[in-house]
Amino acid sequence: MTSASQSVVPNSVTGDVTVWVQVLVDSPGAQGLYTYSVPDNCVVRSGDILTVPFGTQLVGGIALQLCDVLPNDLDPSQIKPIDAVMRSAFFPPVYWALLERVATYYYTPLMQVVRAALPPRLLAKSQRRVRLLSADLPDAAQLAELLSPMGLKLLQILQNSKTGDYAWQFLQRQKIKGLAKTVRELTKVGLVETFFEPPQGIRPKLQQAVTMLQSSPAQLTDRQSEVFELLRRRGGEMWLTELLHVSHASSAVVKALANKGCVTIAPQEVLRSEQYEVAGDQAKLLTLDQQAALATITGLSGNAEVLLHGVTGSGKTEVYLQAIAPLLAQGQSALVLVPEIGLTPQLTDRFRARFGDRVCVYHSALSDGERYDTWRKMLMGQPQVVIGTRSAVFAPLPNLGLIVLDEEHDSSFKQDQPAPCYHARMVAQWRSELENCPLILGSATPALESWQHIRTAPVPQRHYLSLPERVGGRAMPPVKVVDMRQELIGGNRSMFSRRLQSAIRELQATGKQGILFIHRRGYSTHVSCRSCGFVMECPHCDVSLSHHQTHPDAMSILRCHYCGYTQAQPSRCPSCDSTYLKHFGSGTQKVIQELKRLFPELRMLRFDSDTTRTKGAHRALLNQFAKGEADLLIGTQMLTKGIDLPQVTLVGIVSADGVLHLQDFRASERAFQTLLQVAGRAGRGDEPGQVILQTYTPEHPVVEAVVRQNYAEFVTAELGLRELLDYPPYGRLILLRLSSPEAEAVEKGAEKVASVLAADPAAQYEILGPAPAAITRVARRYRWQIMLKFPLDVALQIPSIERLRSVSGSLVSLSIDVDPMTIL
DNA sequence: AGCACGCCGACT
DNA sequence: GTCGGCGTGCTC
Repeated sequence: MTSASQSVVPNSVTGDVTVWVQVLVDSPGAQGLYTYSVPDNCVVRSGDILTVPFGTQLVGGIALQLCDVLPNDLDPSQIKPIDAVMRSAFFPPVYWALLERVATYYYTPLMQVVRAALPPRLLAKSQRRVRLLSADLPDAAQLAELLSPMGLKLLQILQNSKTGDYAWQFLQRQKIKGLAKTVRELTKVGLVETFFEPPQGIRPKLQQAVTMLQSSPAQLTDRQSEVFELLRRRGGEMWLTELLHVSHASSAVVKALANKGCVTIAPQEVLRSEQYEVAGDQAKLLTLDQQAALATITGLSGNAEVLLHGVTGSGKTEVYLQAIAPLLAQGQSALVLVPEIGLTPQLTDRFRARFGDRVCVYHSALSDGERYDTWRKMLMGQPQVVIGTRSAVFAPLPNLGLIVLDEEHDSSFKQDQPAPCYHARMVAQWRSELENCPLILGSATPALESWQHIRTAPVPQRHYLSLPERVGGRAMPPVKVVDMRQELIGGNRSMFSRRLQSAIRELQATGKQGILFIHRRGYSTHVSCRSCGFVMECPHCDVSLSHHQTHPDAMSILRCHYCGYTQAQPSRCPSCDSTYLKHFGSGTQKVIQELKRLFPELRMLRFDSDTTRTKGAHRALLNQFAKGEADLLIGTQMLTKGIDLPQVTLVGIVSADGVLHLQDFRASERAFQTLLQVAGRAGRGDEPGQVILQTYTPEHPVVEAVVRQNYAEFVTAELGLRELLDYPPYGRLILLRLSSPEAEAVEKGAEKVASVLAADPAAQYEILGPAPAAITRVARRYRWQIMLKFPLDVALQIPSIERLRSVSGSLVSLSIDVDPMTIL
């Protein structure tokens, strides 16, 4: 790849040198690079975002390479000039190496990786439109003779348009047979023309700014000189709205100043960014462990990888903050990746309190304009800290000095949905190599992969740093297991053990706060008929519907958690017409209803994806709870993600069994991580905490490991099991997912793909399957999968995707997931 | 994505 | 015989 700084002298200057540019074209079927010429009047540099003609349309593209000789298999007459340069230098130089690595490793076309990396809507394509040329047409009889019936119809449609033009796509919907031919016919006789409307992409936001021109103004009125003086004191440049607001002057005064040549009023770009307010903050005193960790981190030079393994409440964030502070002072930037930004308002607040407006957030919940502006701000080159979710791993930070991946074990760093389904940890590792900077992986419960990666290959540039104790000498909360079988024998049929009930009662009495963890959201897991056993199922997926009820007198809703299908709960069983439809399992809503019955005085807040759907809802709920407006916070997995609430003394796990019994080779690891993270929410303040874990299987190894809170012990046992089966981190996996609306088509397609895989002479993998996915049908599509298991020491090489797609059948879609996190 | 080219069924 | 169906392949 050429360097992005390579520039080109316009043709008009050198005369004889024709410049060609190789463009990565954004069109579904585009293969490889396409060569275009650069018109005399424009300058193209590699990294520019362009619009280029491609077939009959204008599409987005990225200038990759410039060359002065044409590739010899191309005839100059085939070459078209580029249409326009949309943005200049949108990619830092090391960037291409990163994107290409992602594309290769995850078997994804480079353009798709570019799309995932860039802020959205930058590569919009131009819309083709047809416009009526002359207002005064020949009379009807003449036209009828001149044109075909279709031509007349098209003409009539265009005459009905207010603007005299229509989008090509609109005309296609008007049932004109052979639209292209008809348009050509009308174009020939000079009645219409086609044109391209430039893409309505993201544009910089402009605002009127007032700039001072001369310091000794001409004759001014009192009001005018007052405003002028204010502007001078404020540095000679202000937003017009701000100036008017501060000076209480009318716009006429400013206009008069402009007329007298004292100031100019002109639109200027404003960078859109989230509004926030936080108090200042200073570095905290570090524990000895923190000091040691910080010393190692600040002593690193060049590429290095650090696993910062700190128990919950051990102060990892403070280490990050103090590691980043000196970098900023030296003019370097830092990138902090977190699982879900909405879930960690506290982390963002702390960074902002420490570093002020040098902190930017970047995640998919920002508006397109905000993302675009944040990106532009990074390209402008000021050292800064970016906090973002997985897509921020591509943020074009200037002079990157450190990458932090917080809660690195979290599964939301990898998604299996749109390609490339990259793992942010993997990309962060590559990026730290390319930028030659350190990477810190932080977690209380590191992923087995990370643990193994750092611990077993003790090369100088990899460090394991441990923070085994909480700050302030606080103890880890004891975990008490309650055997729910014994509760049942003892005559307690409630979902809360006597121990948990008395702990909640005590909370109320002492005015302390607690957290209750429930594995499922909604009201109950499924609804079934007591008399015939019929289970309410989703009509589009092979799953049972969940029962939801927002408040006691609201209507009962059944919802599919896979495709979003909802229906009202029927009053009678659709199968046997009996009225005994019963709810099984307990979600957050049912737990709350039950608690209200047992503790009428208890103040509760629900914290799950139903109550936190709106923007800022996380922060609002957490603030309410922090202010003591509730005794108990009841929620799902969300509670595990970096919430720091010092006043919480009790954590109740209503049932650990829901997380324990998932059939996936990573199930134990995830269950252990989740339970330990939840437990870690207790006792973070001055008051000691306790955890009550309810389960029907207290002898389960994961439960025992959580009780001992011994990560190393759990990991050692778990690694042993993985090694037996060559599962990660002792082997590597590629999962091929196939789906189709036709049940037979997927099965056949999967078998054909598997036979091609088996016949590959270069195969270094073991093939598992094909097998139907655990939930075979989702959103009316049948799903099958094939797993490939590779030994550690070989490259993840498989036959070409095009080949596999071609044998899988036309109705079948095939996607590839390298290093899958979920294989269900 | 669009559009052209190309090879098989129901119509003037 | 042809109009038109949409299967395959290409766009610098």
